[in-house]
Amino acid sequence: MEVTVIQNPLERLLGYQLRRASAAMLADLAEALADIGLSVTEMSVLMQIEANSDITQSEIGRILAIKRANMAPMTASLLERGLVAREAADGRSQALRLTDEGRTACAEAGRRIAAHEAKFLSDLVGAERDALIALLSRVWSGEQAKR
Amino acid sequence: MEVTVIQNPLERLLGYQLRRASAAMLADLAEALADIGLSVTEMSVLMQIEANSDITQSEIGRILAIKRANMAPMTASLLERGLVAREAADGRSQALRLTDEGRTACAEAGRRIAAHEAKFLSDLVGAERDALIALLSRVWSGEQAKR
DNA sequence: TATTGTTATACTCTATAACTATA
DNA sequence: TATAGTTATAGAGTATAACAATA
Repeated sequence: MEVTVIQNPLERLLGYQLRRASAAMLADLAEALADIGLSVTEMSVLMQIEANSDITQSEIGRILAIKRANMAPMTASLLERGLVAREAADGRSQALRLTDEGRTACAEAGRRIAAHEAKFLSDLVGAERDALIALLSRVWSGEQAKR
Repeated sequence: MEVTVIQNPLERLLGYQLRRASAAMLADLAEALADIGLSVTEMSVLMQIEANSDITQSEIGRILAIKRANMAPMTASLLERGLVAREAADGRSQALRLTDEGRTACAEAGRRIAAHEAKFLSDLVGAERDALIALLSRVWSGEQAKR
């Protein structure tokens, strides 16, 4: 009897493993945030504002690698939904802050993120987890150096 | 003097590190393959055919998590460009094989991938590299179990 | 002049739905 | 009926270019 075993030549590549692992976590997180009406990117933006009050949308874009042009409609949507407020700062800059509603959404998102992360890290001990994250950080250290 | 240190609260999350590391490698690989006219996805498909002659496009889609509907135009393009040939197999299935030109492109892509991977893995010793890839594989083991 | 924010637009990926052909 | 392949299409996400407002 003849058996053809299908093998995937990409499996030993770091880039491939990163892509698949990243996509799997992204899909799970998107699902976890869906019913509070936040996309993963929107949640990321809210968390930047929470941690850095009065940050500008351009700065958030630089941190998260989102182009200025793409930050505009996202910021507009968060303002319109009452999650974020802004006021004039320097030049054309607008300082962003969370509203009470934004803080509430952020807190709920934080709990869901913690559960989501725990699900994927459950069989790693703390040291392995830290080592993995440190290794990943080195993978894109070139990007980080640009800032 | 007042200094505001901007900090990124996402930095300690596995999901975030995966996304950034994956995006960095993907962009680098896309650039490395650009002048041989292959996208990263096209290269991935060619390598599946090289490693598994007479595979069908549906099977490739299952391995790489590409929907059948999205495999169709990609296969058509690879056929049209003379990189892949096909012949009727079972039912509506079409067995795919690399042409000589496809094999040549695949070999060149393989060399570029090796250089690209080495660039990102250069400061990891072999054991670290293997451990990292094994850890990543566990991150999306849920997806793999579905196959 | 350099930076911020905005608009328009295009391209790639990805997703669903509907259809045909074959076992 | 289940599977393979195709087509059309819609939605993200991301890219560039051009413009106005401000230091």
